[in-house]
Amino acid sequence: MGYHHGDLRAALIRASFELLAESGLSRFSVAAVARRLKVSSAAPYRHFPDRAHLLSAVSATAAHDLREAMVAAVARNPDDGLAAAAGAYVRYVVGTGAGIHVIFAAELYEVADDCRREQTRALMTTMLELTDSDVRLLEATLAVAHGYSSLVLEGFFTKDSVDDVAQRAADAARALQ
Amino acid sequence: MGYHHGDLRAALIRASFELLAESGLSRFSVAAVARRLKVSSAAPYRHFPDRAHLLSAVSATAAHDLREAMVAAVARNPDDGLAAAAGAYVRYVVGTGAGIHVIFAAELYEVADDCRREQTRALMTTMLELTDSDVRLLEATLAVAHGYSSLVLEGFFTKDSVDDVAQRAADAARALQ
DNA sequence: AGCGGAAGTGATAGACCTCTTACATCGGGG
DNA sequence: CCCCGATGTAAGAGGTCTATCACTTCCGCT
Repeated sequence: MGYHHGDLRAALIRASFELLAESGLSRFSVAAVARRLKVSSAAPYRHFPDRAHLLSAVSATAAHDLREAMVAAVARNPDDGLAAAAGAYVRYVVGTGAGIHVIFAAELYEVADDCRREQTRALMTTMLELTDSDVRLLEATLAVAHGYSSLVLEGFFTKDSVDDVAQRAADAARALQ
Repeated sequence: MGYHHGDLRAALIRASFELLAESGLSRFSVAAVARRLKVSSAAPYRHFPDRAHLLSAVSATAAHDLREAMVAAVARNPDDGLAAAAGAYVRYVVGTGAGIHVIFAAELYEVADDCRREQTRALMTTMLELTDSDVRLLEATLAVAHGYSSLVLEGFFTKDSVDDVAQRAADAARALQ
């Protein structure tokens, strides 16, 4: 653990997730991520040209992991896939702080990042398959899942466990079909 | 329009809404609001002790106006009240940028502001009445309405009009009952 | 008329952020 | 074995933000 870190790039993405989970997108800063990793505030710029590209990499990772979480949830519950996916969304977003507001953040639209584009496209494709390409149903399910996640993140459900809320989100998603 | 503004306090709240609608909570700043009104950056502090209290006043106004918009929507559509209220939520939030993430923002929890407390309580009471005190149904409806609003604000529905999205949110809310 | 307080102003301290630049360190290939 | 490029650092320019302070302006009241 000397002068060189080993894999600072990956560590930056991981630490960014921690920061997002703790403080949300509004408090996110490159400097804070660097502090958390005990590297200088210039170090991140060796790996990402600017803040937006770091966030873009976070977005790509989140899109990838969220997709995996949804696919796994569907596999565990094949006859109730969409609801299971909604529940997985809530668990992922509440755990990481990275939902569609990070993955599809408007401030990232101008960032050229093929990796991110590919991951978000794969996520969309998977979600479309889950809804049999019914865009309206996809929207509604996303709205439910993201709405519940937001309520948790804003402190509405301090008494409820994440799993309880995820279950209720899944129930709501089922009701929409 | 001389040295004194007339009613800077109200103007600050109004300008804060404009800023929220344009740039969201993360870009909100007291200085930016002052710039927009062409007053010095110290002027807002004559009317609010700090940034949190200005946001708290915005929250109170938003809670009040959102409640009015919901009540009016219910009155126009008495036999489908909850869905109408969900549609009104989407229209209000997309128009003003001030939804539950502003009204119930976690960063305001420690601000002592009786006016805000009263308005948010009245809003909650109204929403509880709409759902016959079914807290689960209230949560689900809020999640749908806020989820659709978030999707709009993140740029998902650039091709759709707000009214269209509000209609779909109302449909989804109806499906939950 | 003129005075007192409410509501502006400019200047500024102090914190933090983004991103750059010049320099230091280290590990791996020739 | 040594050098070079990748990856780190310290320092700082330039920006924004919050909040304060002393000062000014103007309105309303006596």
